[in-house]
Formats: sequence, C-alpha cells, structure tokens
Amino acid sequence: MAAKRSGAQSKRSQRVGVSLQSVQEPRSEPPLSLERIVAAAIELLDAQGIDGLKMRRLADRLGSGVMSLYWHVNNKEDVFDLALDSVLEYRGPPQIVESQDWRGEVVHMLEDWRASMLRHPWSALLLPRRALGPNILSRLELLSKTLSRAGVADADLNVAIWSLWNYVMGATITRASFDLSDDDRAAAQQHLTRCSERYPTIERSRLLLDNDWDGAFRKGLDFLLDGLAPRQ
Amino acid sequence: MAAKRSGAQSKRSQRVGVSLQSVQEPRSEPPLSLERIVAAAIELLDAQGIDGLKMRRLADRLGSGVMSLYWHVNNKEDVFDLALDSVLEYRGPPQIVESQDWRGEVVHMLEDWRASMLRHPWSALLLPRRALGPNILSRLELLSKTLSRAGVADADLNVAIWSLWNYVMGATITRASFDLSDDDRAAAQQHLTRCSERYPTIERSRLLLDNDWDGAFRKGLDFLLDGLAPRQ
DNA sequence: ACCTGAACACCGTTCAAGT
DNA sequence: ACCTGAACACCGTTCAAGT
Repeated sequence: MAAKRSGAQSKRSQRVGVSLQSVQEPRSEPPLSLERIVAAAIELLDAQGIDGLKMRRLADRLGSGVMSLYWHVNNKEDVFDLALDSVLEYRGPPQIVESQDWRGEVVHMLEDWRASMLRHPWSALLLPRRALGPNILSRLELLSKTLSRAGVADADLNVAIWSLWNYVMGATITRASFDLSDDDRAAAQQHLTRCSERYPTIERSRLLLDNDWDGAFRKGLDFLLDGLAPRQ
Repeated sequence: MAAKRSGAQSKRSQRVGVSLQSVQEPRSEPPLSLERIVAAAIELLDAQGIDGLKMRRLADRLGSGVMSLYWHVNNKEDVFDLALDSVLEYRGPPQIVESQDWRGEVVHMLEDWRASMLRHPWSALLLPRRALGPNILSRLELLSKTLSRAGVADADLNVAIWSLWNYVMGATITRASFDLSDDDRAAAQQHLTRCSERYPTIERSRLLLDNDWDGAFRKGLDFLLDGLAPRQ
C-alpha cells in the first residue's frame, strides 16, 4: 500500500526555537508526511465527497506541489485506501470487563461501526471496492471472538459474520446515499404520488419519507441476532 | 433523465428492400437510438467494469462519433442511470396465482433481485448512488404489496421493507466486490495467516476462504423473515 | 431531426531534474 | 531523502456547424 516511506514518521522534530516565529507566520506548512496527507484527504472527502478528491486539490491544501504527494503515496488508490481504513479505527468500549452480555456487546460494536461510517458518508460507498485494511480486520476479529465466546458454533460462525456484515453494510450504504435534503425527499415522494396508480403501496406507506433510519436499523439487527443466537 | 428524444423509438423502419444488401455489408450500423446506446453500455460495463465505460469507447462500439451520443443522452450520468434500471427489470414469477405462500414469494423475489444484480456486478456498486428508476420502484412496490397482503401491519411495513432492502443490497454488494479470483482469495487468507497473532479467530474460521455465498444469503434472509413475519 | 470535428478545461501520472 | 515543473495521455463536454 504505502510506498517507499522509511521509518521517518516518528521524526516530528521539535525545534522549539521557532515556535514564536511560527505564530507570526502560521501559514508556514510543516513538511509533508503520510499522516498529513491522509488527514487532509479525509477533510477533503468530508467536504467535497468522493468525486471531490483530486490530487491537485489535495496538494493545494497541503501547500505543496502535486507531485510531492507521489513520494509518499503510490497513486490515488492508495489515498483512498488509507483514508478509509483510518476512518474505521475502532476505539473499543471503555471497560475491558469480560461481560456476560454478548448481545449488548455485538450491538454496540455494530452500531459504532455504522456510526463511524456515517460520520464520513463517503466511507460507506468506498468500502466495497477496497481492500480490507487492518482496522477493518480488527473489527471483524473482535466480532468473531465475541460471537464465538457467546457460544456460536464454529460451523455457524462465518454465516453469522457475513450476515451481520451484509446487513450493516447495506444499511449504512443505503443510509449514506439516501440521506437527501428534505426538499429532495419531498420531491421524490411527490414523483411517487404522481405515479400512484403504479406504486400504490409504497406511496401509501410513504416509504421514501420515512426516516427513522436508526430505529429500523436496530430492529432488523435484533431479528438477525434472534436467529443467530446459539440455541441452548 | 432521457433528454430530447421524440416519440421516435417506435420508428424501427422496415425497409425490407435493403435486407439482402445488408447481408453483404453487415457492418453498416443501424441508426443510433437510446435502446442501442443502453444495450452497448451494458455490454461495455459487463466487459470492462464501471471505470471501463467511457463515452468515446461507447461511441466506438456503436460506430458513431462521440458527440452523437449527446443528442440521445444528457451526459454520462444518464447512461449509468439507464443501464442500471434496464438491468433491474423484473420478469415476475410465471404464474399469476394468488398464492398463499407469501414467504416463498418474498424469497423468490429477493433471490431474483440479487441474481439480476450479480449477473451484472457493476449494478450492485452503482445502485446506491443513483436515483430509483421505474424498475426498482416496481420491485419495491411488489415487495410491499406481498408483505402487506401477508398481514404485515402498515406501521411495520417500512421497517420490513428497509430491513430486507438493506440486507439484500449489503449481501449483493459484498458478494459482487469480494468475488476475487481463487488466487486473490488465497493471497488474502495467507496475509491473514501471517498476521494470525492479531486475527486468530477469523484466521481459524477461514473467513475469507468461505464462499458459500448463496447459502449464507439464504440463511440470513430466513432469520430476517422469521422476525418480520406477522404474529398471529 | 440527427450527427459531427475541433477545441477547452481538467485530471492522474511519467520523467528528468533539482536540493 | 524529499520535492518540483513541464509535459503526456486521456476524458467529459461546449460550441458552432453540417445534413
């Protein structure tokens, strides 16, 4: 993934002598680094979306020439991969208690996963196309371990993981891409009303106006967990 | 969506007189039309993927200049929208019987949905970003109607629809984008094995090698339907 | 009504240098 | 080790015409 960087990231030189000067000229950019690039990429993606990330724009934000980026990164794909995995870091639950409440743990993990992605809506759209970075794998590992400890048989483990993964990804991607403005949503529903002879049922239930996404997510998740729960 | 086409699509002139000649020169392209453009776009997407669809390449395939496309279509987005909805047309179940087996119907509809998308893997990746075309809405309508007739209360209908939608979309998108070659999959699992101290559980369960996608899809779907089924 | 080529603005990346 | 500008290949689309 990351190209030819040496172990230079810990260099972060602390030349305290210039700190007063740098107050005067706060625009003197620190040197380029993978961390700065990834951070700027995330900002840019948050602000402008997937199509808004251009190498030149990224370089502008960092106060460097475009081609400087290419010393730290192989290509644009790299930037996407790094931004995505960076955003999915899991800061586990506060307590490390060996809880008995496996179901609560799983729900917490998956809701956190979804929340992390919704904080950066582009990440949900990006995930399917990208490699599984270390943070994603860690989340999968933790989920597996919890289910396994809860008593899910090894033979059922993969089905459980993939069912939950599919559901969470689907819910998050849908939510992230259907999160229209109120105007857009109203317009869509109105379009539906105009065609109400063709789509009477979804028009009546006002499907496109319903936006209790969190509640719907939680309910479907509960159904899945009911089914996946180990029998005793 | 579609730009300034007149009602010209039914023109399909049958000048039988030239039919013999056209055997001689089978490369004489028929005139451009929305249908031909969409069909060619689907072919191109099937062959080269999302990034492989370029306006110039599309024009080449159709034996026309690039800019000719723009008379039939507003822009590239249009091509995506049309190709996507075209691929999602639902040819319902053969019998129109008012079946009692609502659950079987729902499973059939959703498996067909998934199968249609997997036949054109780019469609799964494309769907989240696009508007809901008529074929997608028809599928949603049919699903709603079936669930409603089965006894799902109006208040629960939207949750049911969105849960199923989320699950199907997640499963399909995941399947479409994780459908690596055997080599790639083995390489990914090997990478996991190298880091097995960090990911012991998913390494042990060989998560990335598991490829009973259809079975896993079906099982998770059953769990959801168990939960969504109307109580009596 | 339908098609076209030239041209523009833009974008990712190669290359050959610079320090 | 790190950064740079010039240049290339490519791509979506505007425009002003053609028939």
